Amino acid sequence: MVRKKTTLMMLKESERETRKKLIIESSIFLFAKKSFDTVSMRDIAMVAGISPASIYRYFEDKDELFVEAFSYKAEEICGNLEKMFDENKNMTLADIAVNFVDYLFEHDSFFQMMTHFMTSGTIKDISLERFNETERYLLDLFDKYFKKMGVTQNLRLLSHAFFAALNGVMITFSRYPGRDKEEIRRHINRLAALLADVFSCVV
Amino acid sequence: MVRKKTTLMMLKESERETRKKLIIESSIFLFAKKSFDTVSMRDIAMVAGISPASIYRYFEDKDELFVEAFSYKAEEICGNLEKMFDENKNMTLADIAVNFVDYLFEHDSFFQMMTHFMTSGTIKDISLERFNETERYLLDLFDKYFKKMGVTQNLRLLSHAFFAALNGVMITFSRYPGRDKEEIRRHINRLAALLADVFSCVV
DNA sequence: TGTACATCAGTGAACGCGCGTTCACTGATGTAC
DNA sequence: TGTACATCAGTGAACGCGCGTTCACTGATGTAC
Repeated sequence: MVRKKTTLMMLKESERETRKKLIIESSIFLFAKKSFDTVSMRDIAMVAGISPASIYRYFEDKDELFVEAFSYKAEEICGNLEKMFDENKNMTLADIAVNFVDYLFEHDSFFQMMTHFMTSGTIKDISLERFNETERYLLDLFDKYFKKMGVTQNLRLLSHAFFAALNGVMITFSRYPGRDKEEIRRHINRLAALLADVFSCVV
Repeated sequence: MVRKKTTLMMLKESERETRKKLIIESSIFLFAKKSFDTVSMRDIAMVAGISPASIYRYFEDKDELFVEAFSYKAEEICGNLEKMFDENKNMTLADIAVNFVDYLFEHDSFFQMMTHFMTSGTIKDISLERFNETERYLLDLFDKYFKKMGVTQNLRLLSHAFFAALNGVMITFSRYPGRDKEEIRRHINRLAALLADVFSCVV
């Protein structure tokens, strides 16, 4: 009896999780193309195929949904990046850089959401803390690489600079008008490789 | 007679220009702190001390006002940067980098507006063209410097990378939470200097 | 097994608001004779 | 110089809309006896 009850409850719980994921994934789909302010709850509901009111059964408000969506995507992205870096033990810095920007370029929802955190100026401190966790995670990845290369001085500062530089390439050129996607990808990759070359001088 | 008429017309014209500047400067004041979507025409009117309807005597719509405001600020910023670079003939790359980010940091309306162009995704092509002009102008400044330093290969690519890297530093760290303005400035300057050091290797 | 009641996810419709923008008007200034 | 008319910058109030969010309800499912 108790067993059955638990099973049912677990079923319900997993159904609930599935619905929640559906909403999150719908919002990520939209946040990839448009900014936080230009994506509406009605848009998200429509993509998810539910009513706007339903979203509020799962999330407090739009802000919370955004943060949850970011965290969800961040976990996936960070995990994959770490795996990518770990699996190829003898990657050059250029490999790292190009893989990093290329992966972000391909999964542009994550990057778009990240820039919202960095530029909005109207985000609650608690949400920013969640974002910073992710940022620190990515910086740690770079730290790990530079350490392996024997860097001892200014390790974190170097990671900051490298991370920021790659971000800058993404932001400055990933929406360059009048070029098609493949041209942009090539340009971004070339710039990432160049940055890595330049950084290799001091490593 | 004709002379007097012309004078009066010129007076009127200059009054009109003054009002227009007032509106532009009010909008710049607001766009410095908040994003395009979160600044309203009523906000701008209030700062300018006029009625919202008046803005439409000077600008077609909010988009046009934004582009005009950006161009206005861009002219000032670019002019000053060029002068700064030209007046100090023997600046190191680190001087250039630090002055660049520090100046942008101090005039953050320009940078905030620039990132809107780079990240929004909902801007008309004609407006983007205006923005690109400014971007090219800044890239030309870096080109000039690298050329002077004897770079011949991949000149434009190097400028792209350097410009993007400095942008990245600004975007990634200029709104870092929990640090005061001076701490942020110091961090940004240090990163800019580090990037310059790194780039100096290949120059 | 059948019946009466409880729960709760889902939702259509509405609320209240602030937005970009327009309209119809005012009143100061300029022009003509 | 005085008067009648034209111009036009400026604006308060309104329009229509879409937003985030809430409410009151439905109807499917679970529970108790």
